[in-house]
Amino acid sequence: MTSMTTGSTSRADANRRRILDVALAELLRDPDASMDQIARAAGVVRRTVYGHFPSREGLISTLVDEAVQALSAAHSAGREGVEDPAEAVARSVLAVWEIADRYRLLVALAQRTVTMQGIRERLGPVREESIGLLRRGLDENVFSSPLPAPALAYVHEQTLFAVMEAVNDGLLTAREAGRCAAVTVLTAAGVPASRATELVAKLND
Amino acid sequence: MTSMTTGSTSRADANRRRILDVALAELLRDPDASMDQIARAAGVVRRTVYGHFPSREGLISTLVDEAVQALSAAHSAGREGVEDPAEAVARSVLAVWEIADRYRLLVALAQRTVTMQGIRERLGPVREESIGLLRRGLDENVFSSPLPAPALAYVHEQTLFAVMEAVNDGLLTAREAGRCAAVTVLTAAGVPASRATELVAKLND
DNA sequence: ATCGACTTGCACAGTGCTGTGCAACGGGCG
DNA sequence: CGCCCGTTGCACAGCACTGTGCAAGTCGAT
Repeated sequence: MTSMTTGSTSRADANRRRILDVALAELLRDPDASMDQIARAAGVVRRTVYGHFPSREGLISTLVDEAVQALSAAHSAGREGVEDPAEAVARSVLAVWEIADRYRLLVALAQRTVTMQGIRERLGPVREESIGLLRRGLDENVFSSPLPAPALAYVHEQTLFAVMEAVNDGLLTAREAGRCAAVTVLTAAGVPASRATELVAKLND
Repeated sequence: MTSMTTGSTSRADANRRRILDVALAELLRDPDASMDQIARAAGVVRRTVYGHFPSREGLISTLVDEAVQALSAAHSAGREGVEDPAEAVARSVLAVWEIADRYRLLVALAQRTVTMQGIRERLGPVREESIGLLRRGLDENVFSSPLPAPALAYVHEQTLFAVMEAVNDGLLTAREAGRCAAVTVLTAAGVPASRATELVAKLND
């Protein structure tokens, strides 16, 4: 064991990685993409994919796990000990945006009724955090909405999806999209537009 | 031709109608529902469905056409000659809500990448109206958002979806959801929460 | 060079769905 | 009654995809 990676192993790992990446993109385009489509897109034969993942579901599961993990990390990052709910939300949105762009797969898959349950479950903790944050903001009258916190969390999520879609369609550059998403989420929560803009600008300096 | 509907014909029509209704519900639960699932749920044999619709795609197409038509009608209803963009948006949301609840299928199907294209196309005119309305509001400074009008239209749509989901999950009653949706859409567009609440309340008297 | 791993190409069984054909059945309507 | 239309049940071909088995190939590492 001279080195921890033999040549062929590292090559195999690279393949595995590429399969995952390409599967992400391919499933984003078509949630029903077959193993063959994915394999070919990854420049590999179908059989090889089965060499790395036991089944289609196993592949997707790995994908979702990675995405949820990254999302979860980003979501709680950078808003430790922030007392203002509005600022916390803004920071969270900006942090999530960084990686959400890559993991837009969640957007596509989350909508698929069947798979949705699984994602919902795993995403539960993140959502709970969001709800708590939103509830605090509503209690402190920083936010203002006729919706209860959990419903507002849905709006929060869907707003992010909407902005992502806008980016996909070229209506926005990915660069400015993060700030826009943050501002929009805040205003949807009832924060005055001027204050939201100001706050996000300050965070983004 | 004593009457315009012979007995068997009216029976057939009723079947056709029921198949459509049940297909709506079934596809809502599972966008991949097979013809057999749909037929059985409608208390009919698969073969019978093919007697009414040429193919699965034909069935869905009919469904989408109906939904889009109803949606389109509701969208433009009741906001003729309304000068205030905010009020027009509020009226539109309230009107759409009435039927959108029934046609939640669009929500499920609209997310399916393959079918989405078709829906997007047919929904184009409606979306264009929305965009025009939003743009006017932005120009007149009634609305305030960092997003261009088309992107704001996405947010508009997704917000409706989010509120529908909240209703599905029992977080909101369908009764109050309409008003909540309207208020949330307006605040997301940058209308001050107080003014949005007030405006919607006035419309809903 | 030779070993070991990853990969390839092919073949195969199994499954589930679609769309169609056809004979039989049933119930209103003339 | 007997006609017609819709409905039923069954059977069938076709297709696309999944997951597996196996022999042969490839390429880096030892």
